[in-house]
Amino acid sequence: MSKGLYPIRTIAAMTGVNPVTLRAWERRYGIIRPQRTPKGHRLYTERDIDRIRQVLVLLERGIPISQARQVLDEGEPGAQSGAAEPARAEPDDSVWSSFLARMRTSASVFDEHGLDDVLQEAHSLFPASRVRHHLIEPLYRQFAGSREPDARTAQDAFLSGWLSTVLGTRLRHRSPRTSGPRLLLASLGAAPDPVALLLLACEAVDRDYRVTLLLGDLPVQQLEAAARDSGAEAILLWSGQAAEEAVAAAPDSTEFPIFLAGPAARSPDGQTGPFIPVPGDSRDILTGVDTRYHAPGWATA
Amino acid sequence: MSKGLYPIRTIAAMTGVNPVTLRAWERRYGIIRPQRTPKGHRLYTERDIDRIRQVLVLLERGIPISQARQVLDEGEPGAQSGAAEPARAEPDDSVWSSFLARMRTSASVFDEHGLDDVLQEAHSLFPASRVRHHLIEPLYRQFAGSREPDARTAQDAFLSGWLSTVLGTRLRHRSPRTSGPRLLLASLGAAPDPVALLLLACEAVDRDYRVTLLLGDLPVQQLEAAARDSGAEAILLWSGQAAEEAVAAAPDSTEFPIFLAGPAARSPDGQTGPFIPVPGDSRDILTGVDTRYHAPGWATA
DNA sequence: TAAACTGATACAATAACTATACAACGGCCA
DNA sequence: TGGCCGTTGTATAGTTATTGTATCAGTTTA
Repeated sequence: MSKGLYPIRTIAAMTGVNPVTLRAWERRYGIIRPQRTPKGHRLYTERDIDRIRQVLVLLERGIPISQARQVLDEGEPGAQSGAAEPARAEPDDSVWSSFLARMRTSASVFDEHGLDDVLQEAHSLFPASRVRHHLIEPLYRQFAGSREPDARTAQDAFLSGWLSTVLGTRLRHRSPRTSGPRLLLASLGAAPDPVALLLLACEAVDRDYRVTLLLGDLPVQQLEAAARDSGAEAILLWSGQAAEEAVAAAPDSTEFPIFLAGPAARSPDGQTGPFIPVPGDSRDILTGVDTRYHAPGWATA
Repeated sequence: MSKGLYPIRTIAAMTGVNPVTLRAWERRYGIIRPQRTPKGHRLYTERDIDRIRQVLVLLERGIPISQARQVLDEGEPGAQSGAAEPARAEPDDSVWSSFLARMRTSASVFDEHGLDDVLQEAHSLFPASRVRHHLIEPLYRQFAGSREPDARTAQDAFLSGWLSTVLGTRLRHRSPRTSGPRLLLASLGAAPDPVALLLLACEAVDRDYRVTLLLGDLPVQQLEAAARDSGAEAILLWSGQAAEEAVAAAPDSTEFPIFLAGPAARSPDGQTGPFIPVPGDSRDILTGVDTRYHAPGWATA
C-alpha cells in the first residue's frame, strides 16, 4: 500500500503532468508535497498520485489550479429523469357512478389499492381531465371536503390523504410541460384544505397555466409581493367561506387581477363548485374546458 | 464553507452568461458579489452559480435585471438559521448545507424546477432516506413548518406546496412495495400540517410499514374504530403540541398501542424532531434505521 | 560520466481586471 | 411620427495575473 515510492519522472508518466509543472504546482500552490530523499529528491506515494488525479479532475471542471488546493474536499454532480402517461376517451354516465361507488366502497375499508385500481381503470378509459371532473372532484365534494371538522369521519380523512398524494403526483408529472401564463395559487382564511388547493392546481395546470402553489396559512398581505416575485399574471384564491366574506378577506391589488375559487365562487344559478369562476376578462382563467365552471357574473374580487 | 471555487470563464460557460455581462451585473446592480483572489480575480462559489441561475429565471419571467437583486434578497433575509442546525459531524455536511442553501435560493424566487433539480441531484448521490433526513427534513423544519401562521412567508407556503407534491409522489411510488405491519397515521389537534404528516408517512413507509394515512382534522374518537377497520396494528399520531398537551389530547385505547410523533416526541436529551419515538415494544415502530429517533423512554401515550 | 533532479528565474500565451463607450430597444412626450 | 432618455448587453483599450514551460547552474544517482 504505502510501499510504492516513485520519483517524479514516474509520476509524470503516470499522470501525464510534466515534471516541471509538478514542481511548479508544489512550489507555487503547495498542492502536493511529496516526501524527499535526504538529498532532496521527490518521492511520491500512491496517495500523492491520487491527489494529483483529483487535481486533474478539478482542472477539468474549470477550477483554477490556484484554488484547487482549497477545494480538494468536495462532491460532484449527476443526473437523469423519467415520466408516465394517461389515455383516451368515451362518455357515459353510469360508468362514473359505478366508479364512484367502487371508490366509496374501497374508502370505507381504507383500501388504498382499491382506490388506485379504480383510478387506474378510469384513467385507462378517459383523459385525465374527465377523470378529475367526473370522479375525483365528486369524490372530494361528497366525502373528503364535505364536512365540518367535527363531523369528519375517518373515511373522509383517508380519502383526503389518498387524494393529496394522487393529486400531488399528477401535479408533479404535469407541471414540467406547461408553458402558459403564470398563476399564483393560495388559500384564503385559516386552516385551508390542502386537497382543495391541489385540485384547483391540477385544474389550472391542465389548462396550461404555470402554477405557483402556496400551501397552508399565509397572511394575505404577502400575496401581492409573492405574485410579483413569482412572475404571476394573476392571483387565484381558494376559499371555503361564503362569497361575501371571501371577497371581504381577499386582498386589494392594483397590480394583479384576483380571482376566487371554492364555495365562494357562486354562479348566478346558485351552483357552487370547488372551481372556478372567471371574469369576462381578456386574461380569462380556466377557460373553455368545462363550461360548468365558466359563466359571466361569478364572484370576483 | 467559504471555499474559493470557479473563475469567471467557468461560470460563463456554466450559466451561459457572458463574462462581461457578469461583471456589468456586479458593477451596476451588485447582484452577485463573488469572492476575490488577493489580486482581484473573481471566485464564484456554487452558491453564486445558483444565484445567477435564479437571476436567469427572473429575467426569463420578464423581471428587469435592475430589480432582480431586490427580489432575490427579499426571499433570503440573511444567511441566518442555516448554521443553527445541530452540529452533527457528518462527513458530507457541507454537501447538505450547500443543497439546502440552493433550495432556499430557489424557493426565494419560487423556482419549482430549481428545487426539483437540487432534489434530483441529491437523489442521484444518496439514498432516499438520507436525502430525506439531511435535506427534506431540515428544509421542512427551517422553513415550511417553522413558523406561526401569522409569520409565515410566501416562500414558506411555496415550500409547503412543493414538499407536499414531492412527498405525495414518493409515497405513492413506494407504498405498493411495502408489506410490513399496518400503521394508522393521523394528526392530533386542529389544523394539522399536511406536510408533517406526509413526511412521517414516508418515514414509516421506508421502514416497511403499510401506512393508512388520515389527512386533516379528525375527531380523536374516530381513531380506534378506524384502526380496527383498516387492520392497523398501531396508531401513530403527529402532533405539533407540547408533549403534555399531546398526551392529554391523545385518545385512550385498550386495543392499540398509540405513539406520538412531532415536537411532542421528545428524546431524553431534549432533542425534538418531526420524527419519532418508540416504545420498547415488540411492535417497534421506525426501528433501527436512524437511532436519533429511537431511544427508550420517549414520549408515548 | 551521463542521466536525472534541484531551485531559481524568465517568458509567452491566455485570461481577467477596470473603465469607458456604444448600440439596440422600449417607453414617453410633443 | 420623431426625438429624447433610461436600460442593458456588449465591445474596446490598456493593464495586470495566471500558468505551463524553457532554461540554467549546480547536485545527486546509478
